[in-house]
Amino acid sequence: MTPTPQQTSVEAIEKAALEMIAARGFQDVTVEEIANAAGVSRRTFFRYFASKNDILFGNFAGLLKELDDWFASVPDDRPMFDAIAEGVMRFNRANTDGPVAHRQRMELILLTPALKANASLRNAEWLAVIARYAARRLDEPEDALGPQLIGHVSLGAANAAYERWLRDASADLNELVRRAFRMARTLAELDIATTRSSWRLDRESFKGS
Amino acid sequence: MTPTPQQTSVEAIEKAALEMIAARGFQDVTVEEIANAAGVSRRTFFRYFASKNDILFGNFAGLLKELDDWFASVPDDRPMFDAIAEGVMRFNRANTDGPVAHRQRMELILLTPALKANASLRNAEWLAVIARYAARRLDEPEDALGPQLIGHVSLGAANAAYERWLRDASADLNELVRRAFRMARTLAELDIATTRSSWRLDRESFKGS
DNA sequence: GCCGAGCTGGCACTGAGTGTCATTTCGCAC
DNA sequence: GTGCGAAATGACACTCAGTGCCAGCTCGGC
Repeated sequence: MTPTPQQTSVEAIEKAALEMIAARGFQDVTVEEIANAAGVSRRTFFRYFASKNDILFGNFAGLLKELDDWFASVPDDRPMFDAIAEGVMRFNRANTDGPVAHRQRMELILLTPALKANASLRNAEWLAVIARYAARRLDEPEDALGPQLIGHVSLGAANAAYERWLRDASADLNELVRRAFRMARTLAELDIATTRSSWRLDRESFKGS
Repeated sequence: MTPTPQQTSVEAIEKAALEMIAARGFQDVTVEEIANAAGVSRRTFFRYFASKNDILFGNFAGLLKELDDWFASVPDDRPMFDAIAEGVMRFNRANTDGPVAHRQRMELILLTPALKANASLRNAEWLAVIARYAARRLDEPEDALGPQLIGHVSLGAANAAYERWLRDASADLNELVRRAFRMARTLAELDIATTRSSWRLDRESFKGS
C-alpha cells in the first residue's frame, strides 16, 4: 500500500489543467486558474511543477529511468536499431493514459510553441539515454560522435513518426515508428535510388577520411 | 545604398547583449540592462526582438531563405545527403561573425536551457527547408514520412556535429559535419558491424511491411 | 515652414516564477 | 486522545518578461 498519498495529488492538478488547456488553449489558461480548479494555491502549484510548461509532461524522469533500465537488460547480440525502436514503443506505451489522452497531449505539445520548446529539453534527456546504450554497443565514450549521432537520429526518427501520427487520425503509431527506424537505418539506399544520374565522385563531399 | 538605417541598430543591441551575457550568463542579465547598455528603452528592445530568447539568433529567417534558395538551385543528380551536408556548412558559414563569436554564441545557446529550448523552434523551421528539398528529390509530399524523416535526421546529424565541436576546441566543424552525415547515411552498417552474433530474424521488429 | 508616417519612450498592466514566513495538517510516540 | 515535530500549504511581496496604449519626437516630402 502507498503510505497515504499527499492531500494534494499531482494527478488532480494535471487533470484539471488538461481539461482547461484542451478547451481554451495553453496560453489562455493561467496558472492561477489551474490552481483554483484543482483546489490549490498558486504557490503550491509551483511546488509540484517547476513551470507551467511542465504540466503536460507527467513523470518523465521516472519513465526515463525505466527506459534506461530496460536498455541495460537488452543483450548485445540484438541489433541496435531494433532495440531502440522497441525502446521508443515501450516509452510511448508507458507515457499513455489511454490512447485518446495521449494523442491530445501530444497534439498540444507539438502545436504549442512554448510546450514544443520545453519538449526539446526533455528530448535531450531522452537522447542521453539512447546515447548511453549506443555507447555501450559501439564500445565508445558516451560523448563521442557515434553514440551522440545515434541518439540524435533516433530522436529524429521518433519525432518524425510522432508528427506523422498526429496528421493521420487512423495511423498506427507503432507501425510508423517501425517504418521510420527502418528508413533511418538505410538512408543511403533512399539517396541512391532517387539520384537521377551519376554524380562525379571526385566532387562528393563524402570522399576522404 | 541603404535608404538610411534606423537610428537604433539591431547590431548595437546584439553587441551589447552578447558582451553582458557572455560575462554574466543569460539568466542574470535583464532586458532592461541590455536596453540601457545599448542606449535604448526596454520597450524599444521588444520592438526589435520578439523575446529575450531571440537576441542571439540574429537574422535567422534571412539565412533560412538563402538556404531555401540554394537548395532550389541544386541539380537533382546530386546525391541528396551530399547536398544537405553542404547546405549545413553553408548555413554555418553564413551564421558566423568570425569563428570566435560563433563558438561563443553556440556555447551559450546549447548550454542555456531557455536558449536551447528556443533553438528547437528555430530548428523546426530549418527542418522544414530540408524537408521541402527532400520532398522534391523523393517526389513525395512535404509532410510525408520520408521527407520529414530526412529533415529530422539531418537536423540530428548537424546537432551531433555541433555538440561535438563545442567539446573539442581544436576540432573542425566542417569535418565533423561531413563525418556525421557520412555515418547517418550508413547506420545499418554500423549496426551490423557491432552486433556480436546473429539475432533471429523472425524476432526482428523491422520485418514485415 | 508644414505635415504625415514611422520610430521612440514612458507608463500601466498581466502573468510566470521565487523567497519568506506563519499556519495547518499529518504521522507518530506516549 | 493528547501532544510534538516535520512536512505541506497558503498568503504575501517581489522581480522580471512581455504587451497595449498613447504622447512626443524625427525625418523626409511638399
